[in-house]
Amino acid sequence: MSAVGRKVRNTAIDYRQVSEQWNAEHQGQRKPTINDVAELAGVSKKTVSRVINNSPLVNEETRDGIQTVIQTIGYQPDPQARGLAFRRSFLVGMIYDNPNPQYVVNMQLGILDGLRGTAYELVVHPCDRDSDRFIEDAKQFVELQKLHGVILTPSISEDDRITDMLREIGCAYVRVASIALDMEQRMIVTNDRIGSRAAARHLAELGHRRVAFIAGRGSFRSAHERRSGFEEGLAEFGLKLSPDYILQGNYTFESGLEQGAKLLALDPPPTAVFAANDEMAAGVVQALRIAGLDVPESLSVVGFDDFEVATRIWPRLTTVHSPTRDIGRLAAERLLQSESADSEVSGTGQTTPHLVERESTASPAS
Amino acid sequence: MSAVGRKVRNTAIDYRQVSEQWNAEHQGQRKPTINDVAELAGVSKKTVSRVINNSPLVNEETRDGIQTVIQTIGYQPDPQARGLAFRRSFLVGMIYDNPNPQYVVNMQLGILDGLRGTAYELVVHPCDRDSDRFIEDAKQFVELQKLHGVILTPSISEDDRITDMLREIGCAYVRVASIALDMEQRMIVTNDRIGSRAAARHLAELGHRRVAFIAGRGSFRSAHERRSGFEEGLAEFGLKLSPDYILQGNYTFESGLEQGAKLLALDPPPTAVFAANDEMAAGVVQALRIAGLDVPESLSVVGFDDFEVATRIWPRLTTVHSPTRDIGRLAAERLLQSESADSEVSGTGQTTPHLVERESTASPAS
DNA sequence: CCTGTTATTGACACCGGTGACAATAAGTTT
DNA sequence: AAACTTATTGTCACCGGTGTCAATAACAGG
Repeated sequence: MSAVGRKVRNTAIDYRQVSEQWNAEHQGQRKPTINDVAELAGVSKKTVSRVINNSPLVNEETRDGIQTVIQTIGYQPDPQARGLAFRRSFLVGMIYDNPNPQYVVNMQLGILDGLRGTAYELVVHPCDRDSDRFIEDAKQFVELQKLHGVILTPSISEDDRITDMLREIGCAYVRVASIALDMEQRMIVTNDRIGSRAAARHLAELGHRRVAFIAGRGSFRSAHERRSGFEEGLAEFGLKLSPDYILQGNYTFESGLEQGAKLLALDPPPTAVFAANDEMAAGVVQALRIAGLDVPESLSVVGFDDFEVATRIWPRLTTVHSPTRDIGRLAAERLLQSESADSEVSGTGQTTPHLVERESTASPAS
Repeated sequence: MSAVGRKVRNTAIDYRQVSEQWNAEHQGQRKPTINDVAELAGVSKKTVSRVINNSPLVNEETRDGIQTVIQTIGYQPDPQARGLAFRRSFLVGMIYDNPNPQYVVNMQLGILDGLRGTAYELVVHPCDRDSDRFIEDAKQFVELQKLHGVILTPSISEDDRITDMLREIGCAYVRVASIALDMEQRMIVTNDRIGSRAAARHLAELGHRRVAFIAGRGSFRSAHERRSGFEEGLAEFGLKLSPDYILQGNYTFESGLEQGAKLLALDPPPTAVFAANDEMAAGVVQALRIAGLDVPESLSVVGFDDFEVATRIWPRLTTVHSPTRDIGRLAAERLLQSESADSEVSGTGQTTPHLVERESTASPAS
């Protein structure tokens, strides 16, 4: 290994030393760029670019040297410049319309969990599904920011208009929903049905026979899933949900309050009720409270979601816990997967909720 | 006005027609760039750039023509390219550690309100103030994304380490806090003190004389403000907060539960209590409920924040409402102001909370 | 030794904008 | 009329990366 060959790289470069000298000279005056790295390593910027992008077309020694320089001077590629060249950004969007703050925040935290350690950042984009410009708005947002991809959460994730638009402009996406609405690599399924089944079993096992259900907003997939799951669970015990005992709510606390009041007027009254979410369950509890009745003595109440409200009211709600944060993480991971070479989607893309027993349920007084 | 002059612009260009033809030819195949606009308008891209950036150095007719082209072909400057040239991005960061989902979401909505119609987008960055890497993390985030600016909310907004870091790297910021901690153009003040005063007045006017206070986490500015304001309000009625009646909470529901229990053991018991936030107030209500006592009959309870929990529990909380969303909007507006020429900061930068009376307060029994 | 192949690297243009400064034309001054 | 201003516009390099394709060297085969 002669060190004199014309085109032979000077194998004697001490990358670390060279880089440390650079550090000393520039004392963090400016962030190093790819050009600095190239110069220090004695290669072209294109080669550095190859290293950054894990190209296999780089000699191992060269790669090591460049990596040493990168480490030492603390070089980080500029996402903006990279994005400009790639014609896309390193931003992930979360487009949502779910009004529940806890859901939103947990989902954000989960997505950020999934993004941690990557070059991606999260841009949030709440929207109003009822607005006639919302598709246009979203398109504008995605195109202008050249988003790497977006994560859609209920209920907007159930709207094909938005996914059609995204496919049309070639933007990757992952939908979070209670049933599989799309190809596997584009879905994270929350399996509300299984959770609701557990709620039904719990009530049946406590001995309830006259059981009511307060449905969620009909236009939401989860409303159907939660109802179906509940009916399935009851069926396992030979119980049927009588039509009289099915009340229509819309997922709000107020609707729970209303339907809770109606519940009390039923004859014979149910001994238990499953509300399709905690907000409505809390409404039912408050309705009883206003009527001077106690939960669970007069009525057992089960919710769904296990949001904060479930533990803030008294009695605390027995409810179905859904791992929102994990769901967010899975969604982000799946979104980033779509770019990596592993054509196979890893992980199940399914999450399973579970029942949390608290004080709002008990055996019927009989 | 000869149309033959050598360097005279062809005044006969019909910008609209030319642009519509472009539209027809390209049928949305790709987004138009500044080069397209320049070509269609028959000017250099630099001149288009001037129009985009509202430079006064452009002839009015030229500007109109370019604007027509821009309108017609729907050109929008690429934020990434612009950012690269400007050495900064069109992203605003929200750095926060407040764990309350409703606060976070409302703040985000408010910031987005303030950003609407601008080229800016919001990137969220929750963090852990106790982590020893959190400053470093934040710095990394801000520098890598070259953020236009960041909005800091409590309690992290009270931490000078982060603002020092931001000033050092030359990043604009706006702090949201309960008192003025910084220069006017960098502050939005929430005036918790005034809100707490209102809470005190309310209780005093109802006839309460033995009044207790559950303090928030001592390291939060708001905890001091809320306490001081409350004491000031009481003082207006010649009342003093006895040391025995000051209990130390930490803003969590659990601490409210604990301190609520302690409250009951006081002799003589207070007839009313002001908890420094709704979570603790809800805890107090639950503590009474567990002890078999009624609110407000046994004890009037006032909270602070007017988050959802205030209306989900029974009785619903009398509390102090803070306009979180407006605060977010103001913060965003102030952040963007700092760049515009108007050296004077407009708007007050102050928001005032107000009392919302509900069922958790009443005159004392006696 | 000549030629084809593979491995590695670099040159150069380009992504879509902006900054610095020069160039041009028209109007003003002397 | 020459020289100076002012208003307006363009040229060219650059921001910090990547894509395309050519160049080079080392190696294998004939």
